[in-house]
Amino acid sequence: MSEKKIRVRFAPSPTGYLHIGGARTALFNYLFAKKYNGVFILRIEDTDELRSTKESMHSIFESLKWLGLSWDEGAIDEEREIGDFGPYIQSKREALGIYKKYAEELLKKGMAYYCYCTPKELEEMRLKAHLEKRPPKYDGRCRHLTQQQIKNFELEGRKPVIRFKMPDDGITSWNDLIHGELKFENKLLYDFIMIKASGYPTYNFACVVDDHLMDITHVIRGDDHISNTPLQINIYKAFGWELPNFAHLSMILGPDGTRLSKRHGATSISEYRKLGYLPHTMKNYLALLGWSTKDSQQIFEKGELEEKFDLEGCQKNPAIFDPVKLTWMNGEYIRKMTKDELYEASLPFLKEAGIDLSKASSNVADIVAIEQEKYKLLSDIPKLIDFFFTDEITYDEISVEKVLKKPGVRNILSEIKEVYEKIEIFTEVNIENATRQFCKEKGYKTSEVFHPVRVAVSGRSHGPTLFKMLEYIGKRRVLVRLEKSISFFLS
RNA sequence: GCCCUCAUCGUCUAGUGGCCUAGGACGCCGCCCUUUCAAGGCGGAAAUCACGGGUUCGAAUCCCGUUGAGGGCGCCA
Repeated sequence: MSEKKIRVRFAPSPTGYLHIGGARTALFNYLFAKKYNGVFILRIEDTDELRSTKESMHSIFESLKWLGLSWDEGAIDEEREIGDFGPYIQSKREALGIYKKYAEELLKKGMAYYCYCTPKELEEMRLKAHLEKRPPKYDGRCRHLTQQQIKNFELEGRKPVIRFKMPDDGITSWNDLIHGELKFENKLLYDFIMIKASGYPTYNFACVVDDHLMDITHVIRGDDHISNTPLQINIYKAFGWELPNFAHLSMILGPDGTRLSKRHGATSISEYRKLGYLPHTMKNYLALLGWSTKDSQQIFEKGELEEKFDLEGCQKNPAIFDPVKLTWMNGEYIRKMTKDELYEASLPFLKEAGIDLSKASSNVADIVAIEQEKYKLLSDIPKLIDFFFTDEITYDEISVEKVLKKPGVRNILSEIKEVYEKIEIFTEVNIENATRQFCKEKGYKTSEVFHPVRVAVSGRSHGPTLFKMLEYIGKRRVLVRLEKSISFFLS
């Protein structure tokens, strides 16, 4: 027997950048599609005429691409799309009259009606309900307007909205793939607006029409949509359409347990990119927010999430976003990179930091790789290797005080400088042999020599493995820096 | 206010009636390695399984209540 092809969608509204929460929703949809060989669709829900922007739409495309969440169907820019169920941008669908057509069908069936209430009236209604401690729901006063009343409203120039006639009793329930059986009493639901006065559809209506028309089999979204679901289900029922499966993902909260927002720091994917996180880190970390394998696996190789993801491993309770663990994970993935990958990834960050690569004392990829195990963020790279790219290094004051200004150091540096001058081929091995030989002959402890050399040559007391560092800095610069330390700090 | 959801170390989580004196990961602490800093290895502290009642020979696991947290109640999505 042929199983129905799984089709899922990520449906962001282009009113801002792609956020952590949105990216997580997109990721779970993507992984679910990959796991079951389904189709991942990107639909743009720009029915908010005031807040939707082209820029937001583009930044969402960009962030999704950066994360590697490629979609099989949907808009790829404002003009072009892929897939047979388009258009995939709701404003374009609206222009085609799709939503109006379906709204009219419900109107004809008597399951929807025109409402002439003004925003002011509605506000008063809510206020009154609040005072009387009732749920603030629309009272249905336009359900049974007479022809005369309608005529009068029209004469006044009022623009109507179309409301859905919600059943007054009964129960709406569904078997949520994450939460299990969920039910709502219909009498608590309300006659929500399907078509606004502007003619644009509202989210709850457009979403259902499109999910149906696009043959969506699984609606995977944040659990802030749980209370929208019974509203939407009643639309499906009114049309006699088959229900998709629903899966409501838990929310992601900030470190203080409240909804993730700007005050918690970076919230958009593009910011994390700029901070120096790897796309794979974001994928892996976000996957672990509300999902896990039976053995609580932490690190996933490329392609492994697509293989192991399952809705069954999804958590019902909200998860707190932990930047510390994210950063740890990024370090893990930076360490796994090949030298070439790391070099490629470092370029934009070196440029951003104003590093002049033409002044490199050795091969740039080698220099970048020398501190590979230390980077947690790509933006750490320039900070740790900048002294390979300049003739004028800056000296860390504390290191100068504690290491260089110790008695005897001047002598040691002068002597080691002579040793280094004599090394013909300035390589790690030769430098190390010569330095150790020197320590032995002069009776110095290795640390008495190694530390001052490090500070004299790099300007600080922490850094890469010493002899390789000297090789990469190069004989000329090493000698110059030793001389400078001797004459400047120790005179 | 009304409706809905959720509840295991500080955090992410494993756990679906006996294997739990509750496992893994981040973070934290200590030791080892070591020219520094990291990385790595080893070890440790850290959860009366929110609380209170049941059911059961037996409950983190099932039921009820309480509390707390989160979400929703827009001509926003």
